[in-house]
Parts: sequence; C-alpha cells; structure tokens
Amino acid sequence: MLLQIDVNSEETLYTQLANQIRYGIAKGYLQPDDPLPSVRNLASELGINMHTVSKAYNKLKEEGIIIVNRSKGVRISSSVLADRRTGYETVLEEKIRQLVSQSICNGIGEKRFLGMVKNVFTEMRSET
Amino acid sequence: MLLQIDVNSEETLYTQLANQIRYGIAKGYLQPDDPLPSVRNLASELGINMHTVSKAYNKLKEEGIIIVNRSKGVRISSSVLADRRTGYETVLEEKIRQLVSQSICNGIGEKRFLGMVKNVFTEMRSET
DNA sequence: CTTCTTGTTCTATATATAATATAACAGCTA
DNA sequence: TAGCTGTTATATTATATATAGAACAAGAAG
Repeated sequence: MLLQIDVNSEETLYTQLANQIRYGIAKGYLQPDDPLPSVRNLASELGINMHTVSKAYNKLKEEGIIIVNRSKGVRISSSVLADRRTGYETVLEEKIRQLVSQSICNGIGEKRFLGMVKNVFTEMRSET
Repeated sequence: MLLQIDVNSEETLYTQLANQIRYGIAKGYLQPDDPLPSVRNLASELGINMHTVSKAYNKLKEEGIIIVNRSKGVRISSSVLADRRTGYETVLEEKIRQLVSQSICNGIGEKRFLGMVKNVFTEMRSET
C-alpha cells in the first residue's frame, strides 16, 4: 500500500501517517496480520525522521490496531476489524457530536450528513 | 447559555470554547443574531485570558458562524443554520472519512455508526 | 465632550508538542 | 558475527498554546 505525506498539511506528520494506515485497513488495502515497513525504511521512503514514524506506530499500537515487536517488526493486529468493545465508542460519540454541530452551523442537515456517511462507507467497500 | 471549559482536557481551551458555541447553535441554545459575551467578560467568567476567548471568536468568525464588530460586540450570524455552500463540505467529507476509518478499525460498522449519528441529530432536536 | 466598553494590535514570556538528529541498547535472525 | 528490529536517551529547532500588560480606534452613553 502506498503511504504518502504532505509536509504542507495542517495535520502533523505522524497524525497523517496514522490516518492513512487506519484508512488503508478500513478500505481493505491492509489486512489483519499484514506486515508494515520498519520505522527506518518507511522514514527513508517518506523522507522524514525515524522517530516520527515510530510515533505514528505507537499511536496505533495504543489503539490496539497494530502489533509492534522488538525484533519481529510491525504488523496489523489480527483482531482489528473485530468488535473489541473498548472505550472508543465514547470518544467516537463526542467526535460525532462536534462534527454534527459544525455541520448544522453550516446548514448541513441530517439527511445530507447521513448521505455523506453512507457514501464514505460505500467508498470503503468499493474496489480500486 | 452556560459555557464552561476543562483545563485538564486534551483539547485546547479555545477549541473547547468554539466547540461549545457550535454545539449551542446546533442544539438551539444560541440562535441567529443572539449576542455573545464580550471577550473580557467571558474570559473573566471562565477564569481564562482575554486573548484565548478572542482566538475562539476569531475561529468562528472565519467560519462565518459569528459576526464580530469592533464596538458593537459579538453576535451569532443571522445566516447561520442556512445552507451557505462554502468549501466546508469538502472538509467535512475528509473528517467523516477519518472517523469512519477509525471506527471500522475498532469493529464499528456502518449500521452502528449511522445509529450513533442519528442519535446525535435527535439529541440536537430534543429539549433540555 | 468625556467616559466607558468594544475588539484589535503589539510585545513579551512560559510551556508543550512536533520534528529532526545522533548515538547507543537489547532481542532476534541468518 | 553481522545485520536487522524497535526502543531509549539526549539535544536542538520550530511552532502552537496560553498568559500578561499595555495601548489603540470606533462607537455608545452619560
């Protein structure tokens, strides 16, 4: 899977990287137990620092999305995509609340919002 | 409307403030043309700095959600809640994409996600 | 006209986070 | 042993956040 970052983005580099890997998993580009590049290799490919990649990996590790092993490398968790019933749902609800608030302020109602969500889920299931 | 902040939150103070005002508008606590407290008064009430409130106001001003006038004070935009067709929809789509990616990684599928979104919209319409 | 309040601007400081850079360490493999 | 893995440690630079105090310009109210 192609990973790339935009140094001009407002998002931090490690956040962009973590987002792309989450997107890759949701989209199916990355599957459970798939290996990820080493921190040094990926940093080299992206032209960024090793520690920045490491930070992104550790964020995903804390979320239980990837498994990091000192000498075996990094791989997607085999339990990813499974319902793990963490405290995530509480966090998600607050994020949705913020996004919905912002949308309403911009004149985007429930119907259009739900339509956009459905489109994104469809995008995740589609090929390419 | 009661505004309050949590200094221990991971979110920055001005972001919390902006989120609460957006939520207040979405919920109906704040309506178009309603006045907001002056930067000095609100800062005093919340026990934070004047410039921090000013930063939150300016963020909302850039989004076209509030109107800031040098000597008339601050008020909710009269065109808020209306469909203003800004570039916001593009930003929203990317935010939804990130949230959906993260949800799928945590085993939360389309059905549950849509349910949570509908609940939040219902919450916005409900009293209290 | 004077006084007060408004948001804004400026300068300054302290703190935290982000990103980079080297270097070394510990575990495993070929 | 040589080479790879992630980790740890120290250091530096840059940016964002939050605070503080002062001053300014525009308007409202006495």
